[in-house]
Amino acid sequence: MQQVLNDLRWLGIDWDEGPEVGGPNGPYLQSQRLDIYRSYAERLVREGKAYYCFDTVEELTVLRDKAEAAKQGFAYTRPAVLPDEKDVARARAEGRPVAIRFAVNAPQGFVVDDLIRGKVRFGPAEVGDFIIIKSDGFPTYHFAVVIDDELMKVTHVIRGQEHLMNTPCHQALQDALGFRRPAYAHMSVTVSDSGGKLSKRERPVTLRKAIEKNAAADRAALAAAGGISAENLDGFLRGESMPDMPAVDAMARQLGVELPEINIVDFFRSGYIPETMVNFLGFLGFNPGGEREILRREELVSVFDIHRLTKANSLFDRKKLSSFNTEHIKMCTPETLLAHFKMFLAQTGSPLQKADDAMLSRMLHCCLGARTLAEIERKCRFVSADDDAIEFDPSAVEKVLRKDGGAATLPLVARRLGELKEVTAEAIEQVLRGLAEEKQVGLGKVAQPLRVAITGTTISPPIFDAVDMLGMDRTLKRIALAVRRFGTETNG
RNA sequence: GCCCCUAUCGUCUAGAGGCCUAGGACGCCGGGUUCUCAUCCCGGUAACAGGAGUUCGAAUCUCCUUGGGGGUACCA
Repeated sequence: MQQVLNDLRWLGIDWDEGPEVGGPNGPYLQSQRLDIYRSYAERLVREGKAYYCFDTVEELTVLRDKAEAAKQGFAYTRPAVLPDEKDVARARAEGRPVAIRFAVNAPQGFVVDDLIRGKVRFGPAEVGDFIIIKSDGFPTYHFAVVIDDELMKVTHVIRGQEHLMNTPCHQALQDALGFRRPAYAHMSVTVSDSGGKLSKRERPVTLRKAIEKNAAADRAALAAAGGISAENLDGFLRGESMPDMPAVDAMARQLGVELPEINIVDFFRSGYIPETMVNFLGFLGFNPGGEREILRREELVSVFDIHRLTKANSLFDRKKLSSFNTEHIKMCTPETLLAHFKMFLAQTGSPLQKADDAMLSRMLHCCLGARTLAEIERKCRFVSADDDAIEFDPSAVEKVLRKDGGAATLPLVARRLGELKEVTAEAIEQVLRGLAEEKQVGLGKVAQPLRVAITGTTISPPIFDAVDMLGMDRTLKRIALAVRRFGTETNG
């Protein structure tokens, strides 16, 4: 619940009334509305439109199985004589569950007039008497929404297709209570590229597969990372239990596997910006008809039309999502992007948090075209690393510094850079290009060894900016360290 | 089993009987730009699920089949 609220806020979606902001139609939490539901339920019972029932879950299961065996749909059979107060008292004394069931009265069936799908018809036998108050005293979803929609003056109910079949129940209830009927729109479901529907279960399942594949993984360390016991981990691996979200995340990190993003926060942590998510999610199951797809929130709002929601399920395409992110990162104002980046760095605990705004802005500016903020962070992390603790990518060192003899050119590069009076990206560019020309080689022959020396990898922002961001002192220090470490072996 | 929804390139989709030789975007493939990774610029690949109707004419309407999804709860 709290997470949903946080997610909405991150997306920049706010609400006029509801949890946290209050409003004229509260309270907004179902747990605070129990008395309301109960009084309406009692009214229905008094009017003979609902009745108490005492079946156990087991008894109901038997009935359902019987119906299926007979190749029939199941509908609860209403007793010929509705139970009275004495029956309730007796059931309570016997320790039987006491629930309240709504007596559906619709001999001619139901028509749901859906904004997306048109009129959908259901036969009278399709909707049996259903529970409105559970034996624990809480309302079922069906009952609570109907009451809430009426009391909160809801005009449009837009929800997942999985609720289409529930709508006759809701309408029957509205009729019995004398409520008005909101307009309904049942949206298509978003399915995952890994198969079924996009579900929270995908993350733990992916993790389990990763653990199974990686036989060498240290199970004890894994359990410790997730803060769960070895038995719990075993249970999880056997498919008997699911650890909670933080545990799953922690174990994935320990194992070094990437889990598919499902929840909105997952996308935040992966470096997507809210503008992207609003645009992309808005286009899943909706299309304004034009040829433009990259839209700002205000544009999306103005172009939205409930009648243009699509009917068929849509698949969540992460490739397209990341391309949308590239576009939105490019469209952001520098200030907005900086704010997003800082939130991202804080969330992921990046060492780049130490950098000041000017430096971070520069990083963002240099990395326009990146797919995600995570990519930018990775590319620029070298700035915050300790000069003598750079992690060298072995294959980069092997190829650039050793095999191509790059280490041998570093001392000269260092000398020329050291001679610079005024250090700017432009000046650095001049030095390096001049050097390449002098040596009759491509710029790459000079830039790549330098890049590996100061970042440890072959991936970084443009080399001139990279050197400038790092500062000349640290650049020279790193070159010296790299020469000492990788240079002599090449020469001797 | 029963019930409901749904069906255009690999994916998201445009398309409401002739503007369709089916458009766009992402992806993919090829080429160019480039100091790396990206970006960027050119070009290309690729779809109306199948079968019957209706109509002068069908991606568009009807029916059937098949595929996909959902529901079938004292979960939401």
